[in-house]
This record gives sequence, structure tokens and C-alpha cells, in this order.
Amino acid sequence: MVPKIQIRLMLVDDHSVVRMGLASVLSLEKDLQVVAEADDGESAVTLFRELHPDVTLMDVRMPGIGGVAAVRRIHAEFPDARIVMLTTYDTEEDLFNALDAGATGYLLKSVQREELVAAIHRAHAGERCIPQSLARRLQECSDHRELSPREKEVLDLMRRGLHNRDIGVALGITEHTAKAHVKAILSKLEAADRTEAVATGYERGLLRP
Amino acid sequence: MVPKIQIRLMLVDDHSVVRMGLASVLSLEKDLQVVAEADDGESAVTLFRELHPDVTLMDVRMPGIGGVAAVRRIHAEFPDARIVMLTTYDTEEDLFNALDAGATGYLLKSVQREELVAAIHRAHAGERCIPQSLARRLQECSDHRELSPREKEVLDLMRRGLHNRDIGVALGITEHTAKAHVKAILSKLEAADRTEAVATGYERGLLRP
DNA sequence: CCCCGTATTACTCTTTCGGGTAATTGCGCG
DNA sequence: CGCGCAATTACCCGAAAGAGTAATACGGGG
Repeated sequence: MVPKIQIRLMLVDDHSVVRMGLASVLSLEKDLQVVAEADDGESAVTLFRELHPDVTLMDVRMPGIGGVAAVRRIHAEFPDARIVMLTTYDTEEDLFNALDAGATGYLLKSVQREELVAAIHRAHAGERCIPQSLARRLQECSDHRELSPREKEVLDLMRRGLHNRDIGVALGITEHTAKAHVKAILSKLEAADRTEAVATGYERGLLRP
Repeated sequence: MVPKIQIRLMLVDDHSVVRMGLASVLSLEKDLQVVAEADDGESAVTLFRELHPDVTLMDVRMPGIGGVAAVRRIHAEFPDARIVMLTTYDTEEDLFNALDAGATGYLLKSVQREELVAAIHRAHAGERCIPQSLARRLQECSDHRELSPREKEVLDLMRRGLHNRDIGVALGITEHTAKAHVKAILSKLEAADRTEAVATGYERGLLRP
């Protein structure tokens, strides 16, 4: 016997088309009930406080505060919150940050209905749900040494075409120091030069448009 | 009086959630009827041949042949086809290529229902429909000198961290020639160095993960 | 048919990059 | 309290990059 208890859901996505799609997909399941929808991170936090949904489906990239920040805030207030990230992007950076922020699961929008429904049930039961393909990537990700905040700043200036000297000026440090940061970045990202480092930055989601 | 003629639609998107969302949004309109759905470019072309939908909503980024290639094929066979691109990404490259391939319109997935429905009607009437924000960008885009195929190859090797000499080896040309290509790329993309060029490549959609 | 742009090769010169190495400071963690 | 790590500064050196300039060949469009 399947328990008759309804799972109360909140949907968070800036694309109304996606929210409607999720709502119509999930309304086919008798034990799922969409009780709230939000189109950005701020309203997601507010709505969560009011309604305490059992499971939240949250997009990662949204205008204003992103999904990850929203998860972080919600998780800080409600450690038991079950939040499943649902995203188009499978960058390692997003995945890692989302889990660090306290997300219960991480799915790509290409999932089939069955997987999604199953994931919601698992999340509701408190289980982590991450597809194998992403779990594998997470494994590899842990091999990567992550960049320090300062190094991320430098990487961001590198992509703008700044020379080491100008990076130094921009950050109020010496060219030598900027150079040292660049060197550390190349080492951590296993890049042959600054150009490949920036490319890798885009690939991994460290740099975004 | 609103004409009672039904507009027959085809939806093409690799995310079933999005297809269902579109279907449920559009089914609210009495004169719209979804007659086909496809989850990649290949089947979109095949289904178009069979069903000749009045208007097609097509995602840009899809596994296999992308949305742009599908539009190109369909448009070659059926010049009167009305195809509206519906995408998450607003890179200039995609926009430009889609219109060049023969797309009738180009919308972002963040559109509201009313806009989408209006766009479908306009597309059915044979009008181009592009939001102002994108039209403006298209204007700017025409300022950009686009890279030659060869230069795109070089740009792709640049992001891998190859030196000019190695780019030359990879393409069977001299280091001097590779250098000349790099110089042309920097000029066209208005980049200070190869690093900024690669960053710009990612921004504009010339380079993709 | 000529012009323009692409692709190709070539040379010089100055600046920058990246490798190697090393030392100091300050902070958090065990 | 010491260990490790991030951040900082510093120096040397060979290789690479980018600016400037120029020339040739090829192909499409006016």
C-alpha cells in the first residue's frame, strides 16, 4: 500500500513555462500537491517561511539571488528542508555549491517523469538523490583543488585581457603577486596557460557570462 | 470575431518537462492544437515532413543535430515553414544563426504566456517575431565582424592552451600563419589578447562546452 | 575583369608570460 | 603552539606573444 499522505511541493523557476510543465507533470501523481510557486530566490525564501513545503524543486540560475543562495538561506533557517535542485546546467561548480548549501538532490531538467517523481519521494524521505552521471562527476570534482576567493578574482580579471601588471593595479597588489596567483591558478586548473585557464573557468562554471 | 481556424503546432525540446509545460500552457488557447512533439532535431525534421505543422516551437540546444540545423533542413524543404526558436540562451551567435537558417522568430523561455501565444499567431501570419531586447542585440551583432571558419578553428585550439606553433602543427600550417589568424581574431573580437578572445568566444556562443 | 577578403608565409622588435625558487606575514585548525 | 595554507613580495631567464609591416595566391561578387 502506498501511503496516502500528500507531499506538499514548492516550485521555483524563473521560466513560467517550466513551472507549468512541472505542475502538470506532477499533478498526475496523487500524492503530490503543488502548494507554491516562485520565480526567483527571494520570493522562494519568503514563501518557504510561510508555507513550509515538504519538498522544494529549485532552479539554479535565476535573476536576483540565485538558487544556491536561496537554498543556503532556507537551509540555515530550516535544516530539515528538502530541496532538490533542478537545472539545465551541469557545471561542477553549481553542483558542488548546491550540495554545500544544503540541497538534498540535484537533477537535470532532462530527467524523465518517473525519475523526477522518484527523486521527490526519496528527497521527502530524507535521502540524497543525485544521478549516477553527476555523482561520478562529483567524485572527479573532489580531485580538483578549488580556487581561493582571491584567485577567482584574478581569474575574472584574466578573462578581461588584463596583463599581470594591470591585475595587480586593479587589486592593489604587486605585479609579482598577481603573477603568483596566476601561477597558482594554472596549477590548480591544470591549464597550460592563462587562456586555457579561462576556458576551464567557463567549462566548470567558475566564470559565467 | 476571432477566426476559429486551429493552428497546428509542433513542439521540439529535449526536456520533456518543457514540452509538457508548453503543451499545458498552449492547450488553454482554443485555436492552438499541439499535433506533434519531438525531443531532438532529427525527429523534428521527420515529423515535419509527415505532419506539416503550421507553427513549430524549437529549442536551440539539443543533443544530436541542434535546433538550428533542424531549422535549416526544414526550411530548405519547406520555405514556408513557420518556426519559432524558444531558448534559454541568448547568445548572439545562436540568434544570428537561427535567423540565418530561416527561423521566423526567436524567443527566450522566460516569456510570459501572452507573449508566447501572440508570437505564435504572428508567426502563423508570417511575421517575424523577435523581442525588442534581442532585436537591439541583433543590431549590435551586425557591427561585429564574424570569424571565418578557419579562425573559429584557431579559436578552438587557442582555448585548449596551444601555442601558436602547436596550432600550426594541428592545422598543418606555419606558426606564422597561425599567428596571423590569432591576430585577425583579436582584431575582430576587439580582444586585448588571446585570453580575452576566448572569453569573448564563450560570451558570444562561438565556443561552447 | 578587378576588387575585396581569406588564407598563407615571412621578418623584426618589444613586451609579457610562465617556470623555477624563495622568503615573509597572517590566519585557522588540530 | 606549531602546522599548513593563502596571500604577499621578489628575482632570474628562456620562450612565447603581440604589434608592425609586407607579400603572394585564390576565389567570389560587383
